[in-house]
Amino acid sequence: MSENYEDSKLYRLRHSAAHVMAQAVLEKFPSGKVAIGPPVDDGFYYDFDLPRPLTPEDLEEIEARMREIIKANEPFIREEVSAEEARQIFDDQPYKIELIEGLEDGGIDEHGNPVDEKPVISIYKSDTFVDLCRGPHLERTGQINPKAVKLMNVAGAYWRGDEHNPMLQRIYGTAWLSPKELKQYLWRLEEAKKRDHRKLGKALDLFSVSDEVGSGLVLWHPNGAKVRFLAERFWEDEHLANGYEFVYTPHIGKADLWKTSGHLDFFAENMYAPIEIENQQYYLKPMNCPFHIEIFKSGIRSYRDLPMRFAEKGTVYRYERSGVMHGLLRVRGFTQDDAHHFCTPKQMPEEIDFVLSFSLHILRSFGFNEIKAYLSTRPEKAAGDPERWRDAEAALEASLKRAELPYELDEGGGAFYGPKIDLKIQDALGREWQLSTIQFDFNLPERFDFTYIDEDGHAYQPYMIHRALMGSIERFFGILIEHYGGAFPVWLSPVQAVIIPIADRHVAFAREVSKVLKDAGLRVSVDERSDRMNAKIRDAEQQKVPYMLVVGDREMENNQVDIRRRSGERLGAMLVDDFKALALKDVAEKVEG
RNA sequence: GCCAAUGUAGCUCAGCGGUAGAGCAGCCGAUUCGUAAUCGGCAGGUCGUCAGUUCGAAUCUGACCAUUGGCUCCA
Repeated sequence: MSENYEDSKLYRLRHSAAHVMAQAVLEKFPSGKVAIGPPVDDGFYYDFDLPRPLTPEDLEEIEARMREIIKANEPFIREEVSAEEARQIFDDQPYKIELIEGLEDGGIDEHGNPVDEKPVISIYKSDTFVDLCRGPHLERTGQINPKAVKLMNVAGAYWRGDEHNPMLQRIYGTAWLSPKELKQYLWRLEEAKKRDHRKLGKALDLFSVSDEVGSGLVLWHPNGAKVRFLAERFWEDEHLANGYEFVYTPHIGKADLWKTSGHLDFFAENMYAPIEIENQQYYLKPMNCPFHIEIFKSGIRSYRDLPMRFAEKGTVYRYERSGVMHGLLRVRGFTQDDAHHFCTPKQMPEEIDFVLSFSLHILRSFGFNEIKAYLSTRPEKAAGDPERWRDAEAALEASLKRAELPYELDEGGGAFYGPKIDLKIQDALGREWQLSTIQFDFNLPERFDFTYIDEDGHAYQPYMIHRALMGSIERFFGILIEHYGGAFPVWLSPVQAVIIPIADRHVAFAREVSKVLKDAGLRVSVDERSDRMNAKIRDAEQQKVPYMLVVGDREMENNQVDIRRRSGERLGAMLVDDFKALALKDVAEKVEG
């Protein structure tokens, strides 16, 4: 998204297309009420309150009518009106009246947020449609290319985005300068579907979610579990090499624990109902922090012990509303690669530096190089002393600067217990996903009242940092699948090479090759089926196996394998030992492709 | 949770009032082949679940469950 999207012709075009659509809808439903209809990233939408639900056939009709309106080449005419005049123009449009009142009351925009400048009320007329609108628009409907507009789908949307308000029908459309760009956009959507982790999860037999088990509860199949195992092993090695200590904690804890932590006050609606036994209530854990704190509290801690870094791949359960689950990216049971750092105030800047650069190192190791950072600061309602907030925010910001990481400020976007840095990554199609989070916590040290003994012999409260790098391993895996389109780098591939004997007489040799490679620690299999070589290649390609090793008479004679990459590239015949060296190098260097 | 759509064999889908079909995958057999699908045969389904309407329901109705696209929420 370019920064001046709002000044672009594309923006005006989409905004204008939204008006044309609204006109077509109102012609079809004269009693319909209109809400708002702005341009969005790849198109536009308009929200309506209509007498009945829209059908796909309605959309076709509306789209056809839009083309007629475009061909009529009606001008868009802007007028400025007083609030009183506006009220008269829109007297049968309650949502517009509400908007007018917002403008009149000293500036509230269409989303209900206050705006600074004194608003001018403007309307735009085009043909039979009049809309309360700040613009801007094209000069005429004819400037929209009728072949570059398409209505995409209908969705429910609450008026002003508030679930207490009535639900409207939102029609999403897309519009481009040329039919070619529309075609490209639709092609991009098709490509995105091919990379969808849910589709690839099935095709590559990576994971599933079973109705019998429950919604949002992931089953990792052998192939997916292999990738996870390899990712976790790397994660473990890196943590051990970087001053972390591993801990393990249970899945449930007593109600009092969650009362102390504040979860029952602030997080209860995301928690599963308690399990009662021997008159005690136990809750399934939605987070790991209280357990790690109890470990910290289990002994007297000296400043000499700090910083302490407790890490755990902790499986947590959170109740998510039924409509929000999404493949691996939003689930009810997931494993966080969690850690809690305890340090002195003096150590804090260095600790932040460390955890930020460690996060980046981990993400980059998985091929994520386009990383976007967000710094979220103190919200209105916040626990802890404002001075400590300022320190912590400054430390986070300084760290981002030292890491030379571009970041955006999310003013007031911190958690109630502390400011944070979130790292988001883009997949190949430009969608942004949050993985890592580095959060300060001023709340739990107070609530659990834990301390360390400083040089002067007195007890002080340590600073506490929560962090998750992959975030949730489920989500991380989902994004990893989409990032690579299922073609994992060699070091992560469940099967790294398939050996393809051309005829049965080559099977024995194929097995020998397999043994040599397996002994070297490579994951290989032999396709011994009596199918033709071409069929075996096709299957291996579809399973996105990095290397296909064809063995026939020639190879058998020379102790070679003929190598084909999943990209289709042919490397030709190579000694078995040379291939072994090549593959091991790929693994060691985490080569992609 | 809300709005809408969808749910038929392992997968992708057709059938839409007269008791279930294809391709791929699977199994069996034949084939032994040089860089993206060899041929033939066999087997496979309480048509999401539970009610209801009907002489008769995969097909119509309702409730529930799940999925998809949004909204809200979360991060």
